[in-house]
Amino acid sequence: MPAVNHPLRRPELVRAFRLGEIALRQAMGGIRYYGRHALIVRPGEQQELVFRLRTGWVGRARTLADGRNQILNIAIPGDFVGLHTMPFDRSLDSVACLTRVTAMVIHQSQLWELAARDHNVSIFLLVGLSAELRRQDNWLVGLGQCTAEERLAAMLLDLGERLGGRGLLVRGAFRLPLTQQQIGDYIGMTAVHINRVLKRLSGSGAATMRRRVVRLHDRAALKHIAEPFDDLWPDALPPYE
Amino acid sequence: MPAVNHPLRRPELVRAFRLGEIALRQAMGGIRYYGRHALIVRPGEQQELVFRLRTGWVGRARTLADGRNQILNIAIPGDFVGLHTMPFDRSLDSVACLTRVTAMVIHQSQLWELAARDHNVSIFLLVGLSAELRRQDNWLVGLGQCTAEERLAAMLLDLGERLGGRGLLVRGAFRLPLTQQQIGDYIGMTAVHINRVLKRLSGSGAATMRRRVVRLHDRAALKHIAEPFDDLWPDALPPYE
DNA sequence: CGTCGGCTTGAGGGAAATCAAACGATGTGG
DNA sequence: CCACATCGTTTGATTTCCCTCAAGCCGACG
Repeated sequence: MPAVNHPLRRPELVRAFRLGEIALRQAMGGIRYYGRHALIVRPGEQQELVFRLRTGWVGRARTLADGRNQILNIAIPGDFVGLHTMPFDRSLDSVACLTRVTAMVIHQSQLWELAARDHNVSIFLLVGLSAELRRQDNWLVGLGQCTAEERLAAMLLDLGERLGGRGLLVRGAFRLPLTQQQIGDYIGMTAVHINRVLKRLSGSGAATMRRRVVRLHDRAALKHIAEPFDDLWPDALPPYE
Repeated sequence: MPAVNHPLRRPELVRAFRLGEIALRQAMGGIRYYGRHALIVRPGEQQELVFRLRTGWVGRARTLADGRNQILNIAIPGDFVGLHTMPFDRSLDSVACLTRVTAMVIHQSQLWELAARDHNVSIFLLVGLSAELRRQDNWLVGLGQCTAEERLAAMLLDLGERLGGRGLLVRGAFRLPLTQQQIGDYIGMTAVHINRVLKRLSGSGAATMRRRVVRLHDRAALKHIAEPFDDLWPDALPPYE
């Protein structure tokens, strides 16, 4: 159903994107299973596979020589992992499983061939990369300009939206498989400070997180905190299925 | 000449990338001229054109409702502008000229058609988007983890490298058409603090900036400051011509 | 020559980091 | 099943980096 306010530009583009997704899905033969904390891409190494998550979460990160760590992306079921590394000789990122994971995989070489044969797949890849770029730009705004509260609220909202779009929210709640340290690595602050901000958020009744379970009690309040940063997200990805 | 340590994965990919670049260059018919401060893309509007800069610099930015501003990208001659917006209905970014600009342009619809006809062009776009994503990831690490000095040093080095690669460095010096306020908007700090850090950098003899002219006196020192952040950049873009 | 935008410099304050310690949960081996 | 070790969370005290506010300065330009 070609939605009225679809974020994609033209109807034929929407169509090609969908067809490309289907073709790609059919080409992704293998399923792989990984344990929690499994490292599925090592920095500096060649990356042969492109993944699409069926269940479980993974994080993509960079670690600096002195130990500082920045999580660049959190992928949830439905997301692709590794598209942007395809053209390059080796990955700069590390990718680790945050939970047990099952993923469809395809070899990069196969994916290139498929894209050469089927232009819809190329379009799918172009759209996917553009959307990911837009997401990263959004986070750049957050890290560059926003306060701790704004960033945390925006992160919770963003995850809520994405999970909701895939039917993975249970009455505004979801399991967030990240330590507070990792949340800090994602939004650029200390674990200690994450903890304090989290407490402020729950104090105001906007959202709580206990035992790794996030509850979005008052999304309007969260949006108000994350404002005006929050306008940026709505488009994000076009629906995947 | 397929370099030994080319950042691109396979020789045939390098070849397709180059052919795609040539095809695209030939298809970019029109030249446009813009004055300093001209706004060539307005946020929220449809963006019909994709640009490739011949001379001059442009900045891509997001402005929040309360006035905070984040510059997401600084494009120099040779760079493309607007690729990542192609699939979407409208742009979230604003794009403004930092100097007088001359740019080759192509309509997005034409570019889509070209990519459909010539798979090398698709590859060129895929590689370009992937490289840009990698750059944004690098900046995310900087904004999330690095100190003011590290970020500023990294920015100067990055610009130096990119300009050098295009023959736009004059003995380690270049004109940087940004106010200190804008530098701050780019690397996420106040103009006042930019000024102080700049002074520290020139005090240590690493680099100076006077009257908008940046001189990279001691790149080793800059690299040392920007370390280990700085390892991330070398790949960046494959050479454009 | 005066005005204006941008740069420079100082003083003070605030957000988040750091350091440190206690507490709680989860899991393991005896 | 308890004892203990480990990892993560929570809380407090202190420090630091960077922001804010404010004023003076300098160069560009009308």
